[in-house]
Amino acid sequence: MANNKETEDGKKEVFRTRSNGRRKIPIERIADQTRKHVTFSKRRLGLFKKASELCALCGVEMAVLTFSERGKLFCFGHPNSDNIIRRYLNLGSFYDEPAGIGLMVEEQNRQRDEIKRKTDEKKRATNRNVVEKKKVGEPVDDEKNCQSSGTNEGCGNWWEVAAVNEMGLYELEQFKACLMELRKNVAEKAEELTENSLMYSSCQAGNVVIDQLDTNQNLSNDVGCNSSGSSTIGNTDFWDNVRDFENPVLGMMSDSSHLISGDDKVANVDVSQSYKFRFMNEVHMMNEVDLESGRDVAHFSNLSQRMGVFNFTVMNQYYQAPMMEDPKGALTNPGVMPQGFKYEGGQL
Amino acid sequence: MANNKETEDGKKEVFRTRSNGRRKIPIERIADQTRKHVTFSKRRLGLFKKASELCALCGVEMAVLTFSERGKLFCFGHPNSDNIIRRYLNLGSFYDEPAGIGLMVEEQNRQRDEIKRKTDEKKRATNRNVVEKKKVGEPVDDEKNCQSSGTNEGCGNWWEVAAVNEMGLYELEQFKACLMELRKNVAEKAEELTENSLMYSSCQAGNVVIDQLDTNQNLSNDVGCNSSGSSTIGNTDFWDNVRDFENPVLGMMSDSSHLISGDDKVANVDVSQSYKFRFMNEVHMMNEVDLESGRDVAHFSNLSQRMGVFNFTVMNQYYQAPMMEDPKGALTNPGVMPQGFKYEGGQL
DNA sequence: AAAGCTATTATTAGCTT
DNA sequence: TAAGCTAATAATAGCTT
Repeated sequence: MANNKETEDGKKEVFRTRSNGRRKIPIERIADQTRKHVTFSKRRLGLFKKASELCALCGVEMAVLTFSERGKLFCFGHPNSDNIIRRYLNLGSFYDEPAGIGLMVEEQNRQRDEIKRKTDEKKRATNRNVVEKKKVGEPVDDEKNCQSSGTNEGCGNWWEVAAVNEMGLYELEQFKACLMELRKNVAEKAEELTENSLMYSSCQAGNVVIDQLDTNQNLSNDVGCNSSGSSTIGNTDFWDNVRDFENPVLGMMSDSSHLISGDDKVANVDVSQSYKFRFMNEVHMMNEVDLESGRDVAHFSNLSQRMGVFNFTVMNQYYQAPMMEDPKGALTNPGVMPQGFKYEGGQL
Repeated sequence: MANNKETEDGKKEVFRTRSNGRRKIPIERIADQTRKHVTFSKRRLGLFKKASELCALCGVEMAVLTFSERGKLFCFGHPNSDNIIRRYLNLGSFYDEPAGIGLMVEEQNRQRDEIKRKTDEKKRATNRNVVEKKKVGEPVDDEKNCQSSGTNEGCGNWWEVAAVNEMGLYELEQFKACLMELRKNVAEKAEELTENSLMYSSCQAGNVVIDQLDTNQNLSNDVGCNSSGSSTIGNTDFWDNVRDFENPVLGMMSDSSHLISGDDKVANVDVSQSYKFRFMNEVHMMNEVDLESGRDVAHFSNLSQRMGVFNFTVMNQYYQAPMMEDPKGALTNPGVMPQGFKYEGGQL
């Protein structure tokens, strides 16, 4: 730079040090690895910038998912990629929906309202029945665990101590109703908080790179992954879709504090051969062998900022654990391990 | 255009008819509806073009999913958006995977190979047992229904006439094994056919618009949606993930010919209140009331070019129907209706 | 609405550091 | 390996049709 300015008197031999400028290239696979990698970096950032501009200018929502040749994922999303994919899948009714099956948005909303009304009705009908005390964990009680947190009416942080895997079907029904209430309140809060927000963040957890762009900020590659906290619900309400699960809620492999904190966390979980795991997160997982115990261990990281349903099948049994958002929009879950899992702590 | 050239002699009053050229605009929500819509159209196309160039130049795979303010979906995908989303979800092990839980690609491939080996072993062990004849549909027979179709070894078009909903668990085990074989052959074919292909197509089915861009062709908005036929399997093999289903395969709501043909189709299906429908397609569905019968009817269109798992829950029963690709890469399915559904024909 | 035009702004290829 | 530079190409805002 200083070099260029000092040589502006016009020496012949420095002529070639000036840039040749952009050149036209054919749109075909770049053979040279280095050149290809540089191009991918530059153009990917350009693409994400254009995507975020389109979101900002036209008020649309979008996700850009890119897998590099080596299988690394880079993605942009507004409000976040999970949300977009959820909407995308909902067009095909990926989630269990009540009667509406891939309806158009307006119709979906109409049906959702009705479902909500029915659910509230049902909940009111059973509202007087207190969930019975069980031996593990503190008892779930309508009053005892209630803490005033924003718009919550009857549900505080009871879910943090709920002994979900000890509940019978009837208790689970109650628990589910409370989760629904929580969800509703959280959804409203989240919608408020993330209105018109475009975030940029970039983080890498193992093989997963998440880029989110905020046009109100300068582009930066090292903004923390969890800085945005944009767990919006959007038009299609995820929690409406998990409302109808029939399988008992038996727990999750991580305690809630990890997910609330908003930082990347790793939980170590024993996994058996018949293990199943499903969700809609960019959660990164790796299978490893614990050298001390010789057992298979799965590492889960980057659990923040996402919501989803975690399903486990262990020894042909089926476990399902809903995640939920706390009033701050962070994620959490009942925090109880399913039987058959050994929770080895949440270091990191 | 001609106008411009003829006025180049420099009349003062035509000066203003020349374009003012591009102007800088602030990156913020465009208030004017018309201007916003035009910008969305132009920039969306520009974005898709950039996305396809990045795919072509760097050999990456990507999907761009955009929801307009009115909830209309526009998407670009290479090789197609389903594939990308599948990979994305697989990073979180959305599908049931054997022991591998969201492993990195190489590890996934290693595990898949082993699973394949085990499956083949198991299939060989039970290969001598012929699926028993049932009363509905033609019997499934190892030899009788075999037709020479490319690399298929033991399986022809038997799946078109298989009375899946009449099978017991044992027969389903056999059927599943045959599907796996078919899948394997199809995967190889599909991989061959779609190597290095970038397609462009745009179609709209109700609320869903699918754009796919082929840089080897001129851009066109009216290329048929099904012209590309790019139902690639890619790195993450979908069929490995549905291999382990425990629920009986009971059928699908559409007959196979619809899906093989490659044209947009509509199937009318009775839906009950406890109906569930899941898949990973851009299938468009609309819920309507049949004026003649007064019953709820779901319209499914744009079923082509995709694969997925269709799940139904009717009256608390659970139905699962795998879709599969025929040797031409088109989609099909066992073509048998689950009990409780009334198939009202496949007009369109 | 949709397509074409063009002066302008925005992106970027190949280079240097 | 990544960041900065710059001439050149590419995209596009506001216009007309």
